[in-house]
Amino acid sequence: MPRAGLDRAAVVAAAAVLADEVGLANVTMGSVAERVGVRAPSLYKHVGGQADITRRVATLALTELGDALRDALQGRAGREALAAAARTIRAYVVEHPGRYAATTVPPDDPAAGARVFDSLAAALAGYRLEPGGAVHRMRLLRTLFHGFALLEVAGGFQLDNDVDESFEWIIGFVDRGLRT
Amino acid sequence: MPRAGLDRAAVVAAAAVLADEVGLANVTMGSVAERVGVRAPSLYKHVGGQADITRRVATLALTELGDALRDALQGRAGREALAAAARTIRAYVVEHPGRYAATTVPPDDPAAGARVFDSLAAALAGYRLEPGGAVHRMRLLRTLFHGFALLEVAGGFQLDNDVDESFEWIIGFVDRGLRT
DNA sequence: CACCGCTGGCTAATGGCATTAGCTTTAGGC
DNA sequence: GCCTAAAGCTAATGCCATTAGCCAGCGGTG
Repeated sequence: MPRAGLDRAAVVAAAAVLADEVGLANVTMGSVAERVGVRAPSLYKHVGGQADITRRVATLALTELGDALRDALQGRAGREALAAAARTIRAYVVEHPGRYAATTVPPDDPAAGARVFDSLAAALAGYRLEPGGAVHRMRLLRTLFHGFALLEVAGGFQLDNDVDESFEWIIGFVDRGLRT
Repeated sequence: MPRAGLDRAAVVAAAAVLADEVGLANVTMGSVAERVGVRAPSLYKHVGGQADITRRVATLALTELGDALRDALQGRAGREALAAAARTIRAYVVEHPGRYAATTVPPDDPAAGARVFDSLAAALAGYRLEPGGAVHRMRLLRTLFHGFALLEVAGGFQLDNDVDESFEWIIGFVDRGLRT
């Protein structure tokens, strides 16, 4: 039997792809194993089990999202930065719903989440804001982005034709609120 | 063997209690059956299966939430109504996280969700708003309430001491935005 | 009061899943 | 050219949902 030349990253990557394709709940050890050309028990040589895979997918997602945010926020400030951050997160979640769903569990590496957090903070830096309430503003953003993303991928908006418009409207609403 | 005198509502109610106690994901046919004093296969005489139970718990949750909102909004308008709706939803989710988690699947009875939706619309009725954009405003509220609830029950806010304060701050932010 | 059929309970069986145990073989360092 | 650690395998365990098929209690009818 020829070796598959597998490693931990390959297993996690396969699980992430599968999660996007069939939903995180349908990512089974068997399906991940099949994807990488191996039998299910062999995966335990590389990862701790299903929960471990999910935590690592969460870390992967937060890392990718953090990178995307950093890129998107280059050279932008104020409303431009806010809108760029919002659109980047939304695009990521729509494109990678399974990975993003994994982020509801504590990630393997907390630093990955911290980078996302920092980028969000950077998006707010261009506004002239009183120092108190920074925590509240961050929570407003996280709440909005997280809530919108989950409602959208869950099909929670009935008429889905003008979801784009609602999204841009909400960005405008927040921007106006932050500037007064 | 004495009969348990079970019916559909009793099974769904037991599942809802269990979901709040151990999390929706840990609600198993066996645990529900044990809770009502019966073996697992007997449940199939009353419900269609696990997915059916989840859909019915979703309906139960939306019905309860709709009733709570209707009560809370009696005689309130404007900021008072907005704040009451927000606090009611948050309180419900904190007290019944498992039931609320079930609402991410389409409920058994769509009318239950519609009543929640109508109450939210009523909470906005006291603001003097241009007619266009009603859909966007509703989506803003749903996004915020849903996002905040999920982040809070998932432990997504690190320093959880002043989450109350952030919540009230966000209500104030939205209220201000709606009045301009 | 006896019976009869429906209904709600049961046990047993099936198939999928995650995980563990223990074996075998590969591949690389000496 | 060997020898060990790692990477794969099969087999087995135990939990879960679901289905099949059996049996008993209960409400109604004679």
